[in-house]
Amino acid sequence: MAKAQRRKASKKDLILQKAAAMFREKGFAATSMRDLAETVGIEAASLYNHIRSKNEILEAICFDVANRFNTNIDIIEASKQAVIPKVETLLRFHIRQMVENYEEVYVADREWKHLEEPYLSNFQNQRRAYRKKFASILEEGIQKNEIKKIDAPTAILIMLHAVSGIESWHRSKARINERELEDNMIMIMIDGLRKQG
Amino acid sequence: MAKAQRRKASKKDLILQKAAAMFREKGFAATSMRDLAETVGIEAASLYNHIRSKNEILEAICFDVANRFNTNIDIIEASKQAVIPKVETLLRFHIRQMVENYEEVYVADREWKHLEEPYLSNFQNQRRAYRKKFASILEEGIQKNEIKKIDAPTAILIMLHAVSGIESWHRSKARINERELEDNMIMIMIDGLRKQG
DNA sequence: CCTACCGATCGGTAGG
DNA sequence: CCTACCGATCGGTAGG
Repeated sequence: MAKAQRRKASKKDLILQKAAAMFREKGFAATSMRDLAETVGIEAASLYNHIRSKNEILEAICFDVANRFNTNIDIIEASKQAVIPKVETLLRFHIRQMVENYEEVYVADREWKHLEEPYLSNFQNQRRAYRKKFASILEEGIQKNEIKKIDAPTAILIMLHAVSGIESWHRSKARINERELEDNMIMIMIDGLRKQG
Repeated sequence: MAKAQRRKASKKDLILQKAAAMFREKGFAATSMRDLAETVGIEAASLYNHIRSKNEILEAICFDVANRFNTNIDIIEASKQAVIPKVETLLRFHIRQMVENYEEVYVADREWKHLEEPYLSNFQNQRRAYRKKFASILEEGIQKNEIKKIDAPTAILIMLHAVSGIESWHRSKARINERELEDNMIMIMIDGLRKQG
């Protein structure tokens, strides 16, 4: 619609964006290339001038999200904060990604199992590595007595999945504002970790 | 294999059980009736002597799970416990269902969007009603000063999704035992709610 | 419970 | 970017 497309990637970006919305709503397997084409406003065959296959779309979404989270945790890991602020920063990043980038993040979280090899293994490895980094932050906090004695993998499981529950907030009618949501979540989860509450 | 089938429902039960396992692993849409038939050990056409359609299988799974949770929350609501023990009982029920009844509960939680009307609306209404009951327990706790001032729907969103994260525990290699998992989760989540931690 | 089969739809390609 | 089309696979039925 604008006078000029900033880069020639623009139509492909539109396809990826619409695909993320549809994969989120119906699931990857239940979304057909004809559905997607109609949403984009072209014929199904024309999609293949911009993407190579249905699976390539999923790959683009999943690895784009993974890269963003990986970059972020590396920055936080390297920072000189105490453990609780580190965890808080990490959680706020997760919450904001889920709020602002809802469709993509949700798809990467729930639909990655439809990736094909070698992408599937690659993605799973990145996930595992991410959780390990997160766990080692928590374990540092436990050692330093900043965090109560809990099983770190269990705490991570709770926190990561709790955040992904923002999908229900997104679809809720009478929802509180974003800042309130974030602060409530942080308060509940951080107090669940802290040593003397 | 046993000398007698206790009831004639037995083969249908096998189909439902195998279907739950496959829907969990691959998703509803990506599981074909031929895949399912092979797992059960019969031809695809023979499935239809026991079930009416693919969607009927999903309905059976989803509403079976919903009924169990609804029955439980009604019992807890009617009990005379204080709020924190009520919430703890509720959470322990969720955790145990997720541990012991993994496949079915997971499918009801993640694949219900593939239900068809009128089952889809029915299921969504039951979900909403369940969350409302849970929220009113929390709100009672906030009023009585047993629980800190938080947004109840947000707290519920956190807790319900945290529990559903037990899927990763299930698939984990080096996993802690069930009792430890349950106690860790309860400790983190209940302390996140409690007034002075 | 099986063989044989239906119409519909799928992801994707040829060729322009 | 479209028309025309491919082979494969889908959920499900007929008939025994």
